[in-house]
Amino acid sequence: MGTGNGPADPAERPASGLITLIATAIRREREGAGLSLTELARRAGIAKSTLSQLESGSGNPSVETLWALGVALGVPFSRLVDPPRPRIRVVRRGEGPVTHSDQADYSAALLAAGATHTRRDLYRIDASPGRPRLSEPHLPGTTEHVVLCTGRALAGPTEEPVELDPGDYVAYPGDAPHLFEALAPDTTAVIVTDHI
Amino acid sequence: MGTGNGPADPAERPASGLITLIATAIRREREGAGLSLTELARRAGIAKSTLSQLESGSGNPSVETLWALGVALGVPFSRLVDPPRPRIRVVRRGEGPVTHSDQADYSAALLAAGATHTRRDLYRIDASPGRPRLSEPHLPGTTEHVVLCTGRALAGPTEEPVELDPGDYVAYPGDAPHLFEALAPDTTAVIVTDHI
DNA sequence: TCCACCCGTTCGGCTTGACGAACGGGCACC
DNA sequence: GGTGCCCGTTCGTCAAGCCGAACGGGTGGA
Repeated sequence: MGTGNGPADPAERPASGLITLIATAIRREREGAGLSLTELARRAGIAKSTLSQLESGSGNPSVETLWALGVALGVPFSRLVDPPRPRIRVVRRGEGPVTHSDQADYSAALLAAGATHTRRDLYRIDASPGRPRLSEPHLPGTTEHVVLCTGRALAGPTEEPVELDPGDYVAYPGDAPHLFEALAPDTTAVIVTDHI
Repeated sequence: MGTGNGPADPAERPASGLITLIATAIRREREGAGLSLTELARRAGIAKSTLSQLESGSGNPSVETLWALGVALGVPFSRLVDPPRPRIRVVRRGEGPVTHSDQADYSAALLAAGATHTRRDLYRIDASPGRPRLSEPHLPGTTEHVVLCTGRALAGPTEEPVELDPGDYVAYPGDAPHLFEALAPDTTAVIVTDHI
C-alpha cells in the first residue's frame, strides 16, 4: 500500500510499529471528528474498553473491528493503517526517476507512486491568462497532482504557488486553499486529485 | 472505500461479506503469484492452518496477520480488502463533461472519476516516432489512462489502438497487451495507471 | 454540597484467532 | 509397490481479542 506495504520485504515494517501506527491513527481520526472514545465505540458497535486498549497501543485488532471503526469514522480503511502524508513536491521536466525504453524513443518519469485506497479524479485543464482560479479546500487528505502540458502556469498552495513550464509536475495538499493561474495563452494541464 | 467503507453507514457491508471478500482476495493473490498455501504461510510467518482457515472464509484475521500476508504477497493491504473491476474509453478534446470557471479563462474536463481504493501511479511520457513501445500486461485489474499533451500518438490495446491528438484522452485495460507509439516528434503525454 | 452524567481506564469472563501436530491425498522417483 | 515429499485440511491447545461491568475523575445543575 501505498503506504505502502508494497514490496515483499519482510522487514518492511515491524509489526509493533503497525499497531502503534494504527493506535495513533485511530486517535487522530477520532479527535479530528470531534468524537469521544465512548461515542465512537458506540457508533462502531464495539466495546469502549476495546477501543481504549486499541488507542493505547495494546492492539492487533481484528479486521472486523478495524473495519467497524473505519465505517464509524467515515474514513477509508487505509487511513487507519497508512502513515501521514508528505507535502508539496515538484518534479521539473527532466528531473525525477526517468526510465528510457530500448524499444523506442520513449521515456517515462514516475511522478507519483500509488498511495493506496485513494479515490482518484483525472482532469484536463485548458486555461488562459486572467484572474487565477482559486479553490477552496477539498476534503481532508486530498492531494492534487498537476502536470503542465503546454503554456505556463502558477499552481499550488495559495501561499506558496509554483511556476510551471511544460512537463513540470507539482503535487500539493488539496485540503488547503490553492490556485491555478495560466501565465500564457493556450495553457493546458492534467490534474489528478486523490481524495483518500 | 469504496468499496467503500466510506460513509458512516453501519450496514454498509455485512461483516460476513468482508471476510469472504478477504478470503477470495487472498486466494486470488496467492494463486496469481503462483505460491502454494504452505509456501505463502511460511513466507508470511504464519501457520498454514491459519491461512487455510482464512481462505476458507472462517476468518476475521488480526491486522498483523493480514499485514504479514500482504507483505509476503507483495501487494498493498488494500488489495486484500477491496473488490475486483471496466474497458476502453476515449474522450476527445472538447468532449466530455466540461466545467468552465467564471473566475478565469479556465475549463476542466473530468476524464475519469474516482474508482475507489486504487493504487495510482502517475507518469509523464516523452517520446518520438519510431518503433512503438509495447507493454506486456500488468497485474489484473489495472487500468491505464493517457492524456496526450503535445504531438500525436497511437495508444491503447494492441489490437485496437486509438490515435490521439493533443488534449485527447483514452483509458483501457492495462492487464492486456497495449502500446504507446509516438507519431510526431516531441510527443508528450501523461499516463496514470491504477492497479486496484 | 450533593447528585447525575459522561469521560476514559481497568478488571474478570468468554470467545476466538493463531499455532503445531497429525492426517489423507497426489505425485515423482527408486 | 514402496517410499519420500509436498500439498491442503482438520483437530486440540493456548494465548489474546473482545466484551460488560465496575471504577475514579471532571463538570454542570439543583
